[in-house]
Amino acid sequence: MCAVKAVKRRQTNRREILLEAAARRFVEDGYAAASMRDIAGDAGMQPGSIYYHFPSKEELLVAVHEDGMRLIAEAVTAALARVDGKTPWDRLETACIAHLSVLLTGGDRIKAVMRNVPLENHPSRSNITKMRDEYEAIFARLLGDLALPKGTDLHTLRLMLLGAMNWSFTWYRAGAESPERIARKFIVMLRTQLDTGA
Amino acid sequence: MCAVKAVKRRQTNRREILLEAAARRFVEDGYAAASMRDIAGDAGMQPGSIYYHFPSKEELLVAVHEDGMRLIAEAVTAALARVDGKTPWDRLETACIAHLSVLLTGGDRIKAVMRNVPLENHPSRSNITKMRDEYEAIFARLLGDLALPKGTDLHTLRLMLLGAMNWSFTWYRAGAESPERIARKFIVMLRTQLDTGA
DNA sequence: GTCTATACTTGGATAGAC
DNA sequence: GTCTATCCAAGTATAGAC
Repeated sequence: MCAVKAVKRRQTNRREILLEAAARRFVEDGYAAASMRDIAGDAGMQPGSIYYHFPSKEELLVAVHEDGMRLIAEAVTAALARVDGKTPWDRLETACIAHLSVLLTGGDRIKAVMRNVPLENHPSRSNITKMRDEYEAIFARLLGDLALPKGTDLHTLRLMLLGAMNWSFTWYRAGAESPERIARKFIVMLRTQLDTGA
Repeated sequence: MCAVKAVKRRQTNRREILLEAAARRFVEDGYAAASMRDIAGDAGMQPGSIYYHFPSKEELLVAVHEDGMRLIAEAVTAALARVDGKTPWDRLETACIAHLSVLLTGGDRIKAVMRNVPLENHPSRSNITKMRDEYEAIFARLLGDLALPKGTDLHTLRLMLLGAMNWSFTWYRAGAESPERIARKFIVMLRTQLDTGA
């Protein structure tokens, strides 16, 4: 039993090291320019050895993507677990702060998610779609808990808020406004009535 | 002089055909999987011939990206030219409808813009940044014309609105809600006060 | 000036040894 | 589970035709 666990851990470690190395290369060089040889070198193994863990470069990308999505979901879930008593708007704000913070200041395993999206048609894509749907359901629930004006389109609201946040990786620069402040401003913008009727 | 024009047109056409073929392959297969040989074949030439027009695959991507951005900017500018007399909110709505419509229902030369973004570090990236800044200035101006509540953060509002719209290519499906309706809903969401104080 | 033919080089992938 | 050797597809360079 101990042996089994040891072997399992060993496997996992090597796989994790590969995921980390791949994510780094994908983020730095882009998926197309990142070579399996470079990734293998960073992970301390020979190019051919990668194929014991992943059947192809594309599958490696999918694994990196899933890994990053899982980390994001865990970060947001953990943050929400800490604010259970507050108001619905507070809970939404907490989730948005966690989402933006992990997205913008997380490591390469997180950054790789937004910068390298596997193709729509790829066979292994179904699991990614499932993960994304589950993740977005968290926000759907948070929005559903708000006391919104009658007739508010929750579906559109969710797509708008998540879209605004997810796109931020294209313009965010470290040192400028913090992810937390950005998230708070997005929420304020939604809560406020911008149309003054003037 | 006629000869010069003929040669010029010939150049342009071949280049255009290449851009079209490349955009199509980039969208269909993704940048990494699209081969120069396939692109050349679609454009009716030999693989090596591409290199007379573009020095590398990456530069071809940059050219496709710039081409698409230009088409988007032209579409929005043209739409705005047609509604000069209306209210600031109407003008903003017009721009958003045009932006989303061309983005979501435009051809491959448009789709390629969102789906294949050249790397940040790439040398030829400066022109893309310049084009994007100029394009976003259009929206900055439209937002500046609105009579917004005092203290509204125009910068955040622009990033939020454009982010929500740009991200839509990840979830939009033809046949579902039209780009025009989506754009209108986004605007309504911003104009409305979502916080009922309840 | 534009394209073809062809060769060079890198890189994804596989087979079999250890 | 990893390495070595190898294959072949694909990016790229270039010489020369027209």
